[in-house]
Amino acid sequence: MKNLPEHNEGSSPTKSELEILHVLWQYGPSTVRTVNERLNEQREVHYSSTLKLMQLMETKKGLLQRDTNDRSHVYRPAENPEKVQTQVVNGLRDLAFGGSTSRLVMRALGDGSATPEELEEIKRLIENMQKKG
Amino acid sequence: MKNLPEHNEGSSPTKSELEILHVLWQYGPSTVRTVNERLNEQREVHYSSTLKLMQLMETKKGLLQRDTNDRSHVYRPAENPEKVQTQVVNGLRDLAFGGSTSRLVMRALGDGSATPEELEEIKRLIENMQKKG
DNA sequence: CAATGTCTAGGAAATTTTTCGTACGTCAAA
DNA sequence: TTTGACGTACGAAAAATTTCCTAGACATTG
Repeated sequence: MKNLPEHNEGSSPTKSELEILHVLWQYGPSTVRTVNERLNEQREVHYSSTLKLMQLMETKKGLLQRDTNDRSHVYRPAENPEKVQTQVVNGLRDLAFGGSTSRLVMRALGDGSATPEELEEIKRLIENMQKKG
Repeated sequence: MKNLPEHNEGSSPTKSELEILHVLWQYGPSTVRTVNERLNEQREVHYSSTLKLMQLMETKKGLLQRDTNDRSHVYRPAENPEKVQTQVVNGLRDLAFGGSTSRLVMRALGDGSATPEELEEIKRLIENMQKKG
């Protein structure tokens, strides 16, 4: 006998959920329609698919909250971006890099897709962290 | 009508696939039994589950290759770690950080889980990249 | 009012990912 | 030669994720 399927209350967002969160992080609290329009700039998704996903993220996963005052509900992330982003990055770090932050970061930087400005920004961040130690 | 289901030849490895790849990256070419033992240090998985996954990774995804000379086949990653790791990191970067490497890296470093040695290592990497332009 | 458009809600199905049972072959020890 | 350990192959099913269809509520327009 298997365990009952659990509702992933505290678990990491899925791929599609991350897409949605990313839109909300960018544009702030939004209606389903707005989110769906942003998603459709990338790929085709039906309105009801986005709606369903956002509803699940609200009721089952606790990833979103919504304001139901207006007829079209306004959704916002339940957690701040920092927490969720840290969670997913650390998830990948543990999964694919044996827990090593530096190996993950080196891979992120290693393919040369970071701009000079980004490199400088990261260097400053590191130097700040080193000062505070 | 939907498109036919595709076999994700070039797509990113899934969670479980990454676990397996990580074992192979760590220990080098291994039999299913060995990989399964490593996985079971983390969580319970049946031998046949691991076998099935590794078979799919070989035949359908091209993620692994195997040597069938011995009765117990020896699997190894088809691509070098660099390529796959870059792929998954960039995937997360695009998905959750709007394509910004620096924001991803800052999140990875931001929770303080990197050691001083790691910070120093990353800083040197950046400085090297800056020299070479 | 009727037609039209927008919205939520919910069910169901399609798809992907993961897990496992079982058949069957090989090999070595008893 | 029988038994048991160990191996692959493969089908099927469970679980997780994603997608979409449709009903019904509500508002706006003609």
